[in-house]
Amino acid sequence: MSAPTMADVAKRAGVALSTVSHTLSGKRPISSEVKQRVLQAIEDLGYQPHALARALATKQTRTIALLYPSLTSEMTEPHLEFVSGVLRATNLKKYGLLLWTTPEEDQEVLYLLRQGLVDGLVLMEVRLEDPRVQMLRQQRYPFTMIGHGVENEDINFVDLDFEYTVHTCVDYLADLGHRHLAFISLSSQLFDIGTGYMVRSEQAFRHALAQREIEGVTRFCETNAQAGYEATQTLLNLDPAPTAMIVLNAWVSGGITRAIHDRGLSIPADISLVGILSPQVAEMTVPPLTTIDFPYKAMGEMGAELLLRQLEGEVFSVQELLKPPLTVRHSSGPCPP
Amino acid sequence: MSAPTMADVAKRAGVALSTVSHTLSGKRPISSEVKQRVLQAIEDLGYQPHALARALATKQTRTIALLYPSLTSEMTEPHLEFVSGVLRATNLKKYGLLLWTTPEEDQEVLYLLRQGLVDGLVLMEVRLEDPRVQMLRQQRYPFTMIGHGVENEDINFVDLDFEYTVHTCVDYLADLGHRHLAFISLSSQLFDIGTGYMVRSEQAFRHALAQREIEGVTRFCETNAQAGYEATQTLLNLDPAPTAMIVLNAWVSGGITRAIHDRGLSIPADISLVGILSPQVAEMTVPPLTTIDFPYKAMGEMGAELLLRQLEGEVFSVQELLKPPLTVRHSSGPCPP
DNA sequence: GTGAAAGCGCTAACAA
DNA sequence: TTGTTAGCGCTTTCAC
Repeated sequence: MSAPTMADVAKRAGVALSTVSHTLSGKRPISSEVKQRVLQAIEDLGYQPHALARALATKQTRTIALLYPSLTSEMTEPHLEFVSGVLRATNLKKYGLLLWTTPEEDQEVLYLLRQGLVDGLVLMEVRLEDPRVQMLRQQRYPFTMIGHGVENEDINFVDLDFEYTVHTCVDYLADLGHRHLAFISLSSQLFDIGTGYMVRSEQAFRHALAQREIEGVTRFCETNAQAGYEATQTLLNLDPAPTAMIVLNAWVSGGITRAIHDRGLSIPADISLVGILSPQVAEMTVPPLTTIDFPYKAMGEMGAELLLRQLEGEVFSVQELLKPPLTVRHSSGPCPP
Repeated sequence: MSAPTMADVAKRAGVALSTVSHTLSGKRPISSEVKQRVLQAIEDLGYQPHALARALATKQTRTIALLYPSLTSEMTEPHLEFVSGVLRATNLKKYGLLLWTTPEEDQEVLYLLRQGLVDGLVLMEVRLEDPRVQMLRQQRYPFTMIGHGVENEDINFVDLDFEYTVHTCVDYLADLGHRHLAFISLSSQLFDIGTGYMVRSEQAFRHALAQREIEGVTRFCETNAQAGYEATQTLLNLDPAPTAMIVLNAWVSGGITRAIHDRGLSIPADISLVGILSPQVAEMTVPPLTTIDFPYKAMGEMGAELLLRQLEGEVFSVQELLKPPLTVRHSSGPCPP
């Protein structure tokens, strides 16, 4: 026997179907006598409203989707902490979270929405010119972004301020006397498709170097320790070799420190390291890394929260660029003579 | 104007609603002439089937839920790999994935199901006597587990064989001459509620020690580097202090190695470390850790795949206890004299 | 305050 | 081979 429906409740309470619906929603006054009977019947039957049917009737699912292309990709390991943050926000407001990975074709985004499964979505890995954004905007579909593109009018988003972040790192190292830097970024694939933060951080690096009139080289790098190890080796072979590295790639920090050690060099005496990554990762290496703390979780939470507020009809504009402070741990120091 | 419905398509193609439905599902023969017209109309209108409505009619959502209690708690990154694996399986079969965190009360599990939002679920952090399992089983609701309880009849699951895993670690270290071991586990809270792998690994540790007639001590530990640092300090203060540690807690490996270094000791000369964690984590520390590779992703994938096969009506029984090999890296060596 | 009935967009008998 | 129609379980207008 299947689960009881509203009709069952109505029959048992001896009232009309609509009365049951209204006692539940409170959208119209119900005499307390009837209300009692209905609630009793609900209790007796162990009735649970069927969210799906409700969604069909109201066109609201109370579920949002997180669009996170690299979540299943082989190439790039995702920053899963984002998901954790998003969940925090959805839980708080009793929303469901549907995880969605990369549409083969960007059109598929639309497809997802049309299905009626979700009320809105949070976009990750936003590209500078993101076709998904075009579609969504054109369809006036509710969405927010973790990240941002070139043109973001009327879109609420949260992102790390990579301009600020990278400049801060470069300035910090330059002030310590370093004149040859390296920037270890993520997979070049992400860069090639124009992912916002990849392009911005690279540009910011070039910019900052020019401003301080120092040298620097960028290395794109797959998200595994081995790749980091190799990248570091080739960097150390350069002449002049960098005396400091800025690393955005959380998965390779182990490979980098290892390559440095294997070379007989030490951190920070010979080489300084500054990360743009989470404190957890920073604390995993020896020595713990000086970083700009990448607030993955907080960003996930904010991105989702913005969406939920939109869905609740609130009208507002938030385009937040976070500027977390530099936390000096033990991987950075003055340039060796 | 809202999205076109099947009725719109039918009208435009000059056929009945059901004809459209059937051309789409292929559940009854359609003359190719009519099929053409229908497909044309669909194309013209840019029609997309409404998954929600379909789900209500068929009682199948093609979505599963992952029940992962601690997903929003502090402990995160390494274990989130499970999610990534689950997604791989669901993507493959074109299922959706709904993420669900801890029900306040275990009854809530049922609530979720009754809503009709998902076809089945994958349970994580299974306790030895798990009330969720009771309910689900009693309701004959489709589910699989990543983990397992005391009694698992007729339930398909995948789990790491902690018995084997811990024994392997202990034997390996004992063979290297170590006589005083430490086992660094996860939060005692998980242990206290009877989470299967927590209890099993602890028991296995005691067991293995007894078998080899050596000493050992267990430390439960929160999932942050600082906690690992402190736990290690107190361990090193013991007399006799352990000469080798087995670590299940992926978040603290950095703290452990740091505490050891700060003490002026070195790995593996003075202290050996063996992890039960993913290669990624193993490669993050200096030196890279000898581990039994915890196949988070593969387990996620298998757990979900089992469920999907069940949902597709396949009848089978799989209760897989994985025994990944020990990978010797550079954190383990003979006991110092 | 309460009830009856018309949808939400689709599937699946049942007819023809 | 195709059309008609009755649901799926709920919300919501409209009448009483």
